[in-house]
Amino acid sequence: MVACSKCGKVETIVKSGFVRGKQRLYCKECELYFSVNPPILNASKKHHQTTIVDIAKTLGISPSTVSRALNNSLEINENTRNEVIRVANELDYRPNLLAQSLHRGETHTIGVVIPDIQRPFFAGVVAGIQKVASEAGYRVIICQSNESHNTETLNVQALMASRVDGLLISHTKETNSFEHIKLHLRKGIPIVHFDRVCDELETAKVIQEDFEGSFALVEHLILQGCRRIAACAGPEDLLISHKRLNGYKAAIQKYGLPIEADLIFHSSFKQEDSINALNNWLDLSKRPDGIFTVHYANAIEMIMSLKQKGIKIPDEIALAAFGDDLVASMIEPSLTVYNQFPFTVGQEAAAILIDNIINKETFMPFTKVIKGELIVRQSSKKNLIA
Amino acid sequence: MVACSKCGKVETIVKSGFVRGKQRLYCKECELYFSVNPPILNASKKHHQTTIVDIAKTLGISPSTVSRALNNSLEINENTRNEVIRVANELDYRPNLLAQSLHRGETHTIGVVIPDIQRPFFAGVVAGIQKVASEAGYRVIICQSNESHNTETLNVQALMASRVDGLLISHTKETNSFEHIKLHLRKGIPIVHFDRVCDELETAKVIQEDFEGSFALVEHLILQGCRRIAACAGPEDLLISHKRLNGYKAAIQKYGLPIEADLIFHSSFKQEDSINALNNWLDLSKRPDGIFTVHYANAIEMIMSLKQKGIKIPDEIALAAFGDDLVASMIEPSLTVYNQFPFTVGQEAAAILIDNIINKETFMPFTKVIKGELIVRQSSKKNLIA
DNA sequence: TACGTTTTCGGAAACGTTTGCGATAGTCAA
DNA sequence: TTGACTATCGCAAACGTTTCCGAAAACGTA
Repeated sequence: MVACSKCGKVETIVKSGFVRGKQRLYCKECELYFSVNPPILNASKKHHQTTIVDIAKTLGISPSTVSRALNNSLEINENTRNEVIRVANELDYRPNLLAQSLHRGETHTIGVVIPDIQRPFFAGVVAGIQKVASEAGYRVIICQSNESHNTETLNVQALMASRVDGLLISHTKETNSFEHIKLHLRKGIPIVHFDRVCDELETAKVIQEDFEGSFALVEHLILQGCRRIAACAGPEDLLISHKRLNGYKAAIQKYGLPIEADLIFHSSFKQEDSINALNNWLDLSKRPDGIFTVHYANAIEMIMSLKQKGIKIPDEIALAAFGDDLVASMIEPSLTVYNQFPFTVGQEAAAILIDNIINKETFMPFTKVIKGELIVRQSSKKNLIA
Repeated sequence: MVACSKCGKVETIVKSGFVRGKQRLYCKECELYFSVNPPILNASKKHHQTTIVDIAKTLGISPSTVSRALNNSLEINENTRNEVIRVANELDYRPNLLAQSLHRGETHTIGVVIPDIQRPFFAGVVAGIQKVASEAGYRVIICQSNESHNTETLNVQALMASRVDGLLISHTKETNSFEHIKLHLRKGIPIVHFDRVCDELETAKVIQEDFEGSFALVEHLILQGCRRIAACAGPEDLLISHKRLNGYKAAIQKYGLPIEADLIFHSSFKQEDSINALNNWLDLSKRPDGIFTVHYANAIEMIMSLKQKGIKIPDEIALAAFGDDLVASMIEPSLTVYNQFPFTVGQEAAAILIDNIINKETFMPFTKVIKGELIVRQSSKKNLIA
């Protein structure tokens, strides 16, 4: 039935097992194994991106010459270079970055892992990163961890598998082990932390003045006349949460006020949390007269709730929060905040990472602090002192 | 001085030019060209990511066997497979996606080009895209065009050079030629448009109900009693700008009201623009009693300005705008909007693109319309009718 | 003219992976 | 025991690019 692909005889053929679902045959005379190919569908390289070999073939030269022509090599004749460039344009040649990266061992790509792109702070950071990166000729891959440690780990693995040249990361609120980072750090991958950093890793970091900013906000509240200031802190695992809370405590103590456990609440950045905290405070026999939150969104939610309850801001309760945003200035009363300049954070982080990538051997990790700015708005401006 | 690397003689050596900065030599006897190598710095592959070859060497087997073991091939012994997996874990092997992609001709990556990640609408779209993409095993590369046609073109080129499997794009406000897209479309790259689409290209599209939404907003204003409604449209080149303006006109005409050129203004999404437009309208002998804007941000700016001027909203002038956001609900008075559900737009666009990638031959372009939702708030709720 | 020198180009290896094909040792039934 | 068949593995090519090395041709000078 089937003829040998070499001698053409039929009687010498015996079956010889199955390979990948195809019947394999053996010609006893030729001692040749073969299998029947499905009708050769002449693929003819449909929609084939033109490669350096295509150019070489049409010009009758070798691929290495084409490569030299396109890479400003010195060892090439001007005429052939021009010819190559002409044909390259004609065939709309685009170098395959995959092949280039594979060969060079670098991708000119940096990976970014953030909790949530929809938060204006991170969106601003990303915009800053992309500006600096693209100016330096780097591409950017962004991953969202959605505040999940597991997703963060998967993100980092995926980025490393893509062989990014470096990594920018701001951890999730639940990240409290850092093996997934250490692993790659040991392999020498440049990593830069920003915002939600990790103190136990020897990486470069870009942070805000978490302590100083919170201190400034709370001090401002005190100077406006507040004497019982409640604090809505972030998740317990988060370093910046502690730093900001410490700023709060330091300001309280500086003015000889008591630190009351009742007035400190750890939220997980969810809306219910802040509303619950607020209600608890309002139920106290002695209500607070000021509220500080480590995340502006919580303060916004509280303002909405306070307005519904008919509690006057800032007269009965004043508010101040960490982080600026459009809503903070739009809401009535507008919210006093400490602006973190997210775009600058992104720019600095990207610049440091690229420096780390380029000078991999000599780079020494350090921490860059981005100065913020206290923006006083209506939510804290008590007329008695102003 | 220098001995031939083959026969070892010195007297037969002559210089033979320079090659890449190194002296090249020629041994007349051996007829051998060679150059003196710099002292072999035993690089020893520092920080070397373990490859499939490393695993093969430590086990004394071939790389192909390792590959089969790691890829659930059937033609492999269970014992060797387990051995391979054990060593792979021991050496912390991670497959090099670059090499895989180069071989397979697909990267499992999709490119996204948007005007500005800091705009909540696009941030929401991106979040939706990433959700669907990651669930389907695709990575996402995001580029910002910053509303510049040139940057957009560069972005597309960069993504194509990275050999993304498909492209999601929302054009800049100044994009009025589409050669940079057609080029790749002809090569068979799957492309899906969203939001700011292009009618002259045969791609799948995900759009909102631009006409219907605007119609609903304007009709709502009319039903609230407005009779002279001004419109703040977007840039002239933008298709969605026209569609939304047409919705405005249709609603006006349905109720027998006149369309007045004085009341229609094309902004470029800049803040000065909308304030200028507003001032012009206020200077008219007959002021408008309602304002419709195709972008909610313009309406926000106008509300701020109107409040400063002491003009009552909605009694003197009512407002309604396209696109929802947190500020729209926070501002006082809160803004009546048409919500576009950006997250859904992103999800749909990504799903369609991935379908296009997988079923490249059979895929037929179509247009998916994401239904929106009219959200009536204080800026348009006139008590006389409500 | 002749030899040393330079310019320019091609062959082949390498980056890390997958896979078609050939080959071996082992298995099973007659 | 033997011949047919199966299970398992290695070799080598391929993806597209860069680059080392060798070599030929062109050049220059004596």
